[in-house]
Formats: sequence, structure tokens, C-alpha cells
Amino acid sequence: MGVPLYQAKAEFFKTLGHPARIRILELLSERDHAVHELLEKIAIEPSNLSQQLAVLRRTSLVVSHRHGGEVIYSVSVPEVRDLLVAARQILTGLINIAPDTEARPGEGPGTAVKARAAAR
Amino acid sequence: MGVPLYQAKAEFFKTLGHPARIRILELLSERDHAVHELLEKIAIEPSNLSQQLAVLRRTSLVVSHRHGGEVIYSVSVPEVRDLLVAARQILTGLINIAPDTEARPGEGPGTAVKARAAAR
DNA sequence: ACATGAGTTGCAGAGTTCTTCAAGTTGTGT
DNA sequence: ACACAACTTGAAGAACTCTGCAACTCATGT
Repeated sequence: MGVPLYQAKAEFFKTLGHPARIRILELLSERDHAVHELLEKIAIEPSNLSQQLAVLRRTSLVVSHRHGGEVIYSVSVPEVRDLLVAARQILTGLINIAPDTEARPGEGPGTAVKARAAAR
Repeated sequence: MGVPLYQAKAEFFKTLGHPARIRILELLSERDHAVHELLEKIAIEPSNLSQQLAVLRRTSLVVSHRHGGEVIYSVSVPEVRDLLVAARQILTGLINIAPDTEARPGEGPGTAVKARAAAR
């Protein structure tokens, strides 16, 4: 066997580890979008969007096809949606648990996740 | 709530985007482990392991406590396990869809994703 | 043929993350 | 008190990712 599964998993999560890419997947799991439509809803440079789409294409999470002047993107694996939902649940759970300090449930309400995210 | 959820999600996935950290979470979701036990099962430098554990601690995905001479780690959010399972399913699904398919039916399926992972 | 809108690609500088080394802490046994 | 095992921390260089710019392709309208 060539590559350990845990390594493939890490690669996969890395692909999801970018705000724009999350945004794209969320939008695409509602419905297909042309690039210029994504552009309206996500505030980044066209070339940047294109780069992020390329990342998602490389991992086959999305596929694209031309339709006249536009390029339409769709998710190729519908289960991605479930994954995003699962993530959101863990995340909201974490926010009420995260003691920024140390291992001690019952301690002050954590802001570790919030704070870190806010810091960027 | 100052932080867009999609950004927190990206942060969260970034945390999962490392082979050692995936490995750690997999082991910990079976049962609690002392650091030296993790060390036996994951082949990395002690200090590196410690760094990765620190990353997981910071996001509150795991918690630690001392027990005599050892430090015991446990997952603090059991749902993480579901997430890892979901990822594995998407991943195995992807392997049969991936683009540059030098896949040979009969043997370990598609290598597009795997190969990419191997290339790092 | 030309101009224009829609996307993509290559690239370089800025910014992050990874890994390892050396040094430090904490608890146990002698 | 000392040595030793079990961990953690800080720091630094290598490796990688991100972003925006300029240049390019491709299809449509004039």
C-alpha cells in the first residue's frame, strides 16, 4: 500500500483549511455556481478565487465545465456537505468547552477558538 | 460574534491538516494515551510530538492531565471520531473519481489522491 | 477583425507552519 | 540529594502556502 490513510486524510483536511475554500464549498453545496457568481459572494480577487478553485479541483472535490462564456463549478462529492455540518457542530461544542488554559472541565468558558479565529 | 463561522471552520480544519495530528486523534479516540505510548505508535521525535499535542490542546480538541510521572491525553470532543470516519468515506469515494486515473481495477484503487499525498 | 467580459496561469514577496536542537521542568526511585 | 525518565518549551532555518500583479486564453458581441 502506497500511502498511509492518515496521510491522505491530513492532505484532505489541509484542502479544507482555508476560509475561501470553505466558503466556496458551502456555496456550491447549495447549488452550482459560475465563477463570477462566486466572485460576487466571496470578496476576493479573481485570480485568488481561481487559485483556490484550482486547489479544490486538484483534489477532485469540485469539477468545472464551460457553458458558453462562463465556467460552472459543482461539488463532485455531496457528502462534503455533511462534513461541513459535522464540523460546525464540533465547533459550536468547542466554544463552550475550550479553556484556553489547561485540562480542567468546569473551568472558565473558553474563548480559545473564538479568540484565535478573531485574531486573524 | 465577531468571527465569521467559515473562518473558524477553516482554522479547525487546518488543525486537522497534519498527519501526526490525525494519527494522535485516531489513537486517542480509541482510548486515552500517555505521551510515551503515543510515541511508540507514531514515529516522530518527542519534541515534535509535544508540539503537535500543543496544537491540539490550543484548539481544545484534546486535554491532558498528569498521572504520576506520565501525562495522559484524551479527546475532549467525542464527535471528532465521526468526523474522521466521514473523512475516510469521502476519501475512499474520491479515489474512484480522481482525475489522472492510472487506477488499475483489481489492485488498490486509484492513486491520484494517494500519489499526491505521497509526493510531499 | 477587434474589443470586451470571464477565467486561468506564472510568479515573486510576504507570511505561516514544520522539524529539530538545546535547554528546562516535574515526578520517581535510590 | 542525585540521577533518570517523561515531557515541554523556545528558537531558528527549511519548507510550504497565500496573495496580488501582469500576462494569457477563450468565447461572444459588434
